[in-house]
Amino acid sequence: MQISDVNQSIANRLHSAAIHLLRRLRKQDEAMGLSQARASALSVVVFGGPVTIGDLAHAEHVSAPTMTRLVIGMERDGLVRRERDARDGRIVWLKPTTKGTRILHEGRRRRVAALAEQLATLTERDRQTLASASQILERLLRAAPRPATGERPVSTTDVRSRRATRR
Amino acid sequence: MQISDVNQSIANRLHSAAIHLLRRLRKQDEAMGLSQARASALSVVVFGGPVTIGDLAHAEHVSAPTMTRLVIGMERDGLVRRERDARDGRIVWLKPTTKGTRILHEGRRRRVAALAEQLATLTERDRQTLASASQILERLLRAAPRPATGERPVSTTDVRSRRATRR
DNA sequence: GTATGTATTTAGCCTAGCTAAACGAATATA
DNA sequence: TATATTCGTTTAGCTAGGCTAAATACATAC
Repeated sequence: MQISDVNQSIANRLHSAAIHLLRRLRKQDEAMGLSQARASALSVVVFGGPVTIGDLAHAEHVSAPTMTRLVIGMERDGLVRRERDARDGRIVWLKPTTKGTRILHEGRRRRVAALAEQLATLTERDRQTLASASQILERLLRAAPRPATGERPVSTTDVRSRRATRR
Repeated sequence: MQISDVNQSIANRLHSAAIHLLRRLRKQDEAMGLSQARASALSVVVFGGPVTIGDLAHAEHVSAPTMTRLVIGMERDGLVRRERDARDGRIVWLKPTTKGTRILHEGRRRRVAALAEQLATLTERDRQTLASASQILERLLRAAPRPATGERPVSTTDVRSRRATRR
C-alpha cells in the first residue's frame, strides 16, 4: 500500500527527530535543575493548574508512582506546593510556587536559546512548517492511543474541566 | 523581539510534542525488546554500518560509556556483532546481525502501526507538513550544537566517510 | 623507548520509567 | 451500621539509559 509506506516513513522520521531533539535540549534544561520530565509536568501545573497528581500522571501519560516521585522532587526543590483537598482526603492538589513559575519560564527561555541560532538559519517557510507540525502533533497525540480499549482520552487542556465536575 | 518570541514558541511546542510522541511510541518499541535508545542506535548500524562504538556515540549524541552499555545489551540480545579491527586493536566495529536487521524493521513497522490510525485521520496536507518538519528538524539537529566550541559536527550520514579515511 | 594520545570499558552515581502492593479515605451495599 | 469495594496516593523494588572519572590497552610521535 502506498499510503502505509508514506506513514511509515513519517513515523520513523518523526521518531528519530524527536529522540535527537530531546537529547539536544536536555542539557539546557538540566543546567537549571529542570529535567525534561519535570519541565513537561511543571508546565501543566503552571499553565493548567491546580491539578491532582493522578490527573497530572494521565496528562503526562506516565504512571501514578512515576508522577508521585516527580512531584516529591519538585516539592523538595520548591517548584510546586501540595495541598490536601478539604472535602476528599485522598486528593492532593498541586500548585506552582513563585519559584516554580519563574524556573519554568527561564527553562523555556533557555530552551529556545539553545535552538535559536539554528531556528534563525531557517527560512520563514521552514519555521512555519515546524510550528504547524508541532500543533498537528499535539493534536494527534492528545487523541486516545487506541479508541477501542476504553481508556479515557485525557488531554492537558481538559484537566480543569474534568476536575471541575468533582463535588 | 518579535522573531525570538516566535522561535520560543516553536521550540517549546516542539519540545512538548517530542516528549509526548516518544512516550506514545515507547510501548510499541519495548514490546519487542527495542527501547528507543536501541532502536535509534540500531538503525544507524543497520543503515550506516559498519560503525565503531565511538562514532555511534557521536552520531547518537551520547557519551561513549553510554553507548558501550547499549552495545553490550544489543550484543547480548543478538542484535549486533562486535568485530575488532585487524589493524587497530583499540577499535570495535559493529555490524547488524540478521536478527538485528529483522527486529529493526519490525520495530519500524510496529511504530507506524501505533500511529497509523491517527496519521490516517490527517489531511494529505498535514501529513506533508509532518514529513517536511521531520526533515527540517533532522537537518537542523545534525548541525553542531555550538559552532564556536570546536566540537566536530558529526552526522549519521557521514559515519562511513569519516571512517573511510582511517588507515 | 618513553611519552602522549585514542578507543573502549569499568565503576559508580542519578533520573525516570514500570508493576505490585500497601494505605487511607470515600462510597456503595447488604 | 457494618462490610466490601473503589479511588488517589505512596512505598518498595526493579530496569534502562544518561552522566563523569578513571582504568585499560593499543597506536603513534618524539
